[in-house]
Amino acid sequence: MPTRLSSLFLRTLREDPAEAEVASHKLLLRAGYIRRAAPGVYTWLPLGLLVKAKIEKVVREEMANAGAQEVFFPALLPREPYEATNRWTEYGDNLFRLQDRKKADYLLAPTHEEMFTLLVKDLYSSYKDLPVCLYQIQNKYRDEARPRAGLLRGREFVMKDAYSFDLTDEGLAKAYQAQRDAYERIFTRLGVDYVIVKADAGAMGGSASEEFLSPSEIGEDTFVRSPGGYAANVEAVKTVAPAATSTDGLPAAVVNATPGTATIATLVDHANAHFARSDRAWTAADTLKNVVLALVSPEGKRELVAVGVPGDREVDAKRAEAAFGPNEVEPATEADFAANPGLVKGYIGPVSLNADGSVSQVLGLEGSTKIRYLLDPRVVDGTQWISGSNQADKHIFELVKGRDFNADGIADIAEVRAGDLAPDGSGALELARGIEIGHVFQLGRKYAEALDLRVLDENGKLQVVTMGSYGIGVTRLVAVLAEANRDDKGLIWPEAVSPADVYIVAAGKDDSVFEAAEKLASEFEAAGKTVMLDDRPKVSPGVKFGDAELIGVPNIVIVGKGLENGEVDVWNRRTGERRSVAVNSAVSELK
RNA sequence: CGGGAUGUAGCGCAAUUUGGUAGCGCACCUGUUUUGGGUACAGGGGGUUGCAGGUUCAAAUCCUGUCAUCCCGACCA
Repeated sequence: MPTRLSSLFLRTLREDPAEAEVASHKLLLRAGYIRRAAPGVYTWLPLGLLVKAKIEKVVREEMANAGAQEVFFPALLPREPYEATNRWTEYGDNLFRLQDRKKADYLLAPTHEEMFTLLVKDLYSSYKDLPVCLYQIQNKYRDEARPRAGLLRGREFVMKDAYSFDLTDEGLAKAYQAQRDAYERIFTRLGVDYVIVKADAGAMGGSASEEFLSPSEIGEDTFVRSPGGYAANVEAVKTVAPAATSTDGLPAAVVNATPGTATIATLVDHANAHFARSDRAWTAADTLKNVVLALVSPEGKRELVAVGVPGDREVDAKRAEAAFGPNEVEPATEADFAANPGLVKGYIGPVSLNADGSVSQVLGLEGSTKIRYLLDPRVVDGTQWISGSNQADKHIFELVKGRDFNADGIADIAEVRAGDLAPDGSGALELARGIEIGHVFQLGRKYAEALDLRVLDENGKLQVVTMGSYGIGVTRLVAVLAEANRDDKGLIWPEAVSPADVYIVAAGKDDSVFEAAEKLASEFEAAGKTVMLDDRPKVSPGVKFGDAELIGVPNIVIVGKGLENGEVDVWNRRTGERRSVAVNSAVSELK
């Protein structure tokens, strides 16, 4: 049976809803695919459900191809498993928590690593049972601080999450590759543009991790790519360090008066005005900016750390979070400075210079402040810097790394800029925005260890299982597809996800038009096509055409005026091309 | 959590400045009309103006508080 517009639960809107900002969100609301139920929580209307089901179908087929088996967990889960992995705490405010009548704690699952791990532990206990890969397509709940753009970032959303279980690292690598391949097939079949980027494993722990990003202006993730094919999330970009050079023969460090230069900009201006170089002007890149950060552990422990970066770069908050995870990173507060009188705001440096030319370590575990000191990878031995002197209104010039100062380690947290070189030598990076539509990573043994998932190997010894986890944002894909496939008139779905294969418009008032449209619908269905039929009586053609364009089925057939010549119009929504064909050849035209 | 904006009919908005019967368009219902690009006309239903206090003869409008939503940022497997 065709989906009849005359009875379909649908009301299209002529005006943009005020609540929507981005194009895909507006169109999904206007065309009657979804309705907002609460911030970041959406009701699926018949049309939306059809599109979602199409995506799920492709996902299921490719999961089966990859050897994964479908299961289904509750979204409502008890606290205990999440306590075992410490995520009851680590997830913080993003976790939806609730209590039952006995005051026992429950949560709405934000992701299901624990449950999958426990399920395998529950049923399997031998290496002979492995490998196994399980998945589900299920609602997830995250109390996002700020849901965005309709389905793009919701608090309830549908995710396909798969988990692989292997005895060996090689097995994990294979399972990972199988899922990764499946993802490529899924996104290709769905007609989604994507790039695979190296990602930071983040709070999930584990090692190898890649994200599938769909390039988009409205994306929330920034990634980089090079002409030579390197692509990575900004959090994961490794800075290319220059080669260290000899410190021999470099001029000695000297303290210069630099009053009122607490910012890099004022410092550079002052240096050029009073300590001009003969060869070129000083730039911000000649300065070493020392930023004090506070790391707050999940348990609430606070540690100060100083990071030295070239003065022309800011510390990138996301890169810092990634580098220092699971700690939270925040700027040092006035209270932190008050507690460390050795730190002179605006004039912080790794060392202070004594009258006899010797240096005293200030930053660093060995320094007077005992504050851990880390350096940007670009600050290699032999590089010269203008740095704070730890005295107000004075900076040290010609301070040489490896001769005058050192650090406790490296912190690769400075911002990544367009033009920076790719770590694999594949050229200069460009920055782009993307929407995360999939994420694969090798979790390793973290969850298996925490939940004691072990199996007997062939020697009768217990071995901890190693895991991978693989997610696809199903409902987010609806938004991504809508965003990428539209024009000023409405949506234009790729055939693989369109709510129907063919959309027939009965444009006319004669019964003959409706009868012919009905007949054509049956013929299309007999040929295996799904059909939407606009059979609304007393609705003008203009309205029907407008709704057809808004709803976005790519293939439209208009039954109307041409009927007296035995013709209907076949209308390609994407190209706009419209041509008349004989009624009885319409079905073969759209094969 | 910080910044900004907004809450009036199902949706989009006006009326708030200067207190005085809450209005327009879309959608919806009835009738006539029109039928290849959102037809035209006539009639109609639908509102305790986010909520709670206060001022006043009188509050959508002024005052206080509160809640909610959206946008930017922070955050975000």
